[in-house]
Amino acid sequence: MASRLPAIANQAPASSVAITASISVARSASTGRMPTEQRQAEIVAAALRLAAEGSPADVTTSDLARAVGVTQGAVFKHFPTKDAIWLAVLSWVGQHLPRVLSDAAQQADAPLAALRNVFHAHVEFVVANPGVPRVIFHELQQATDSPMKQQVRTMLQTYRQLLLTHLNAAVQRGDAANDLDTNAAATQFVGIIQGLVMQSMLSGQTDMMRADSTRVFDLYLRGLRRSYEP
Amino acid sequence: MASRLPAIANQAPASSVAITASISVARSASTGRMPTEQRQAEIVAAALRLAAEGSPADVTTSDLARAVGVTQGAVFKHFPTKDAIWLAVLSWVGQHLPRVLSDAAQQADAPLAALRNVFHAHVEFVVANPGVPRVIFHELQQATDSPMKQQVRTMLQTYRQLLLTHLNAAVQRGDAANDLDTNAAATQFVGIIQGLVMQSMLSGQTDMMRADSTRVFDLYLRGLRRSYEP
DNA sequence: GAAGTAAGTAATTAAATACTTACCAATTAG
DNA sequence: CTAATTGGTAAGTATTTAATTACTTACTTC
Repeated sequence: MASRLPAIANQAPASSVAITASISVARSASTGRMPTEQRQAEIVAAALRLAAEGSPADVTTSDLARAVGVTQGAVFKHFPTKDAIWLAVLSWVGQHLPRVLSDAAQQADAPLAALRNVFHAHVEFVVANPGVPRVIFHELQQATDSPMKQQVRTMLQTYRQLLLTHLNAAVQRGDAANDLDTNAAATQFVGIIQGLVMQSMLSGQTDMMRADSTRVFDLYLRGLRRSYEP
Repeated sequence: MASRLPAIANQAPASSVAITASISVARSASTGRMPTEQRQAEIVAAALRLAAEGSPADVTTSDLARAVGVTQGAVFKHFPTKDAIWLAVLSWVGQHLPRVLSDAAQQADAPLAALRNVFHAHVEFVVANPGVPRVIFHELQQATDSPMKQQVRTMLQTYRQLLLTHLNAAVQRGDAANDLDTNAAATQFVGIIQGLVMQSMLSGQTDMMRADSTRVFDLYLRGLRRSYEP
């Protein structure tokens, strides 16, 4: 747990400097009263935490209220509807995950190394925030094209773009086969993560995911490599 | 739609011979009255159909009743609880999908060809029954280890076994690298399907899945092949 | 320190929804 | 033919749950 990844549980945002500077907020923390922004963050964190334990569909506003220590009605002082809470959760993911991934990519000196970093960063992110894939799965199942579904779509788009950049660079440098179908490779990359997540959800042990990830990614790399041309 | 796959919609099971042989059943079809077995099958089919359109969590017993043309209360003449319906749905999948897959495998003359057949058979099955992955995703999210979750786990186990058999055979024959991590290859296989399903759920077009599947599987095969040894 | 605003409570409401019960008609069995 | 069984209806009931309302308390500002 020496991870530097943004698990929302121990979230201490940049704005916390300004917040803790104010004595009033510190006092309000003792009385249970909090400024909306802080309470919203708490509720979002609680939503992710509860989603990790069970189905997001079963998380009620009462559950959230209990988790943050207020009454059910108070939740609606900070969010207009329940949907708005899930939207905020996805927004949190949309802000943090891409950052983690691109940071991981930039710490590499070669395209394939960047992909490996992205892969492992993503796995670590999911292990640290097991609620995230559950929420995403849940939204994906909705029939209507809700704002949340759009958010997920946009995130995936961005993700694919990041992958394609490095995949194309790998081809350019000759680290990957020059006839590589980079779009298929991106799809496969996402799918592999997906599959790891699903299997960890089945077993209930997120650690298994971390263990398998290396072996599976090695296999993935083999598919990218230049094929033998006599 | 010339597919011979068991889409539940146009289900005509082997037992239908016995059923249609009975005049009484034919008459009951006109009055809306049906023997339990037949009605159960209808309800299961309706559940899968409705799950394909929206989230399985949002499918109510009233929805099911309306879909098969009876009142809500009548549903409970055929299933003791709502959970029993989903269990029956998973049971249907558990009976048909493995059969489709192993049939596909047996029609091949080489291990890698068998894997390709399995892959495409699975994709076709999902395209024909889009509700299936949704139901499985839904059950996966449940915290408790329900009978349904166990059913899913067993199915995946069987699936992996089928894959491993052919993967090992491929290694044995020299069609795949002899240092291939077959367990990782099985995980990856499942993950790729997973990823295709997810992306088709995002876009709402199941056809996209069929189109991408070939390209993605080709890439998968490259990862299995014997690596270049000078 | 008076006035205004933000964050909280407790109680209530309205809508869904899984499941039940009382009764009825059709099919089947003896 | 009659009696039992089965599949159906119509009308409940109990529970859950998102959202609201009336009111209170804490904090900020002028």
